[in-house]
Amino acid sequence: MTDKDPTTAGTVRLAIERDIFNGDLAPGDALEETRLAARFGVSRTPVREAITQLVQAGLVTKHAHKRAVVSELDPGTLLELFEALSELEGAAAFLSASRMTPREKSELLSIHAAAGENLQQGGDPNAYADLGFAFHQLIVRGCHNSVLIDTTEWLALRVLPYRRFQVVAPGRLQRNQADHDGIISAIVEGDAATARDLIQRHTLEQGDALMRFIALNKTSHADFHSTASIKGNVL
Amino acid sequence: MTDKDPTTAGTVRLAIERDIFNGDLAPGDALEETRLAARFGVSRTPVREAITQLVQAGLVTKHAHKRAVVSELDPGTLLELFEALSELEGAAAFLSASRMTPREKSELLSIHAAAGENLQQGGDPNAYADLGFAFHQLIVRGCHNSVLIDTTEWLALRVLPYRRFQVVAPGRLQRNQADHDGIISAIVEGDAATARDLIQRHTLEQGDALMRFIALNKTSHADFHSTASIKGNVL
DNA sequence: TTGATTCGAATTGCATACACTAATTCGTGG
DNA sequence: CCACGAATTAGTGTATGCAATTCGAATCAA
Repeated sequence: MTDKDPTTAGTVRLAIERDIFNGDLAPGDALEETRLAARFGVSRTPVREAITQLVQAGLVTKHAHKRAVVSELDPGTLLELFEALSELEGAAAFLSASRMTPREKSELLSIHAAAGENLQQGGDPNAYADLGFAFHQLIVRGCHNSVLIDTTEWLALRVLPYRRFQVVAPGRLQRNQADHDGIISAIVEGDAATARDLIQRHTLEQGDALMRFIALNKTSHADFHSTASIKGNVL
Repeated sequence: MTDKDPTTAGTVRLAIERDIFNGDLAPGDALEETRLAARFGVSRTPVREAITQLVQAGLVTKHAHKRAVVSELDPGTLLELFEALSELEGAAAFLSASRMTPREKSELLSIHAAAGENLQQGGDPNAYADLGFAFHQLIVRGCHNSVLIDTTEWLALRVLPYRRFQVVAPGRLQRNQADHDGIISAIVEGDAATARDLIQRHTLEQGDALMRFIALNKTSHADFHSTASIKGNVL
């Protein structure tokens, strides 16, 4: 059910998810069942189901008899989220160091190389961010434990709406690439303990940076929205 | 919404959860919306919402246009689940070693002592199991990271329907208690690395034992159900 | 007996209608 | 002018009805 669903509720769910990730629905925005139903040309029933799914996915929050809103993460929760995520990614990297197939390792290397080229030639920061995202995802999936993979990606999903708020600090991309460099070496060499340690630190740092940025730019809700135009981001 | 809900759907959800944990609904059993609606004296709508929530919680599996069934975990998935759970509990224990308050530590000690007494006096195995469950839960919650806590308990929830299938192998309880002994020492002394290592190993062993037991007793669906009378369990 | 097939009944998915709750507005009195 | 409260209005929660799909039993063929 969480997968592809030719059912209306599943389609609506994906559409709302898209809106959230695109920024059409920012954290804090309300989800009115009637409006969404009208917008998608369906009844309220599938919309309600979609919302229920999104609530369990952690992307939206809802209290009884009150309308659902896109989950808003305060800096504290965001920090907790990254702390947990760093542990999970660390665990995955630890396992991946010994479980990734040669094919998976080479794929990882090629993505990392592409990211390095993009960086050196001053390419599109968004493209670099996507490559970074793929990098993390490949490492996680390399552990070959679907429960661990699902759990990790489930947490990663919750930070996704905030990627658009990440700012490109000077030298940040270079440091990011250097981190990835160390991580990939450890994995390829099969040094599980080092891989865990490096990626854990790396993810924690990302969280720290994002948290600090959000905390600074969240004086008011209006300001929060206005920063939505900042598209540079790092992963 | 995941919390207390005076809404009908929330009540139904809790009722179904209870049935699953009690064993009235065994893994593989189907959840018919009409029957459940009649049983609880409500319409199908809140039942459907409750099922959707349970699906996202991982306790129930559902495909489009097919009826929902209580999630059935094959040995492979069960192993993956425990592998992931061991990492999460390990991470929590690592943090708890430095974050638990004196009050929390003393509570942990008293529960462990009660379990030891129960064991020495040959008390109720179910009571011992409950104490063991509380032991793990206290350690997890001691990390003071609600995201990590929720994620860990979310995974632990999925194994709960299988607790009733655990068998009391000779000396198993004693070994369990000894494990807990080492874990609690490490935490109280603030030795985070040891705490992580011990609880991780401990949880992995539990998973191994349970997996092996289930794999053995799952020749047919009928056999699977017949073992439901075995109530002795260990946590 | 075993296997595939077809047709009917049972069940799910969605739409609509109603009930109930919570917020907003407007009026009234201080 | 402000505080307070009742009525109106939106919006969620639940029930019911209908269409589409699946499941199972009976049938037939090998």
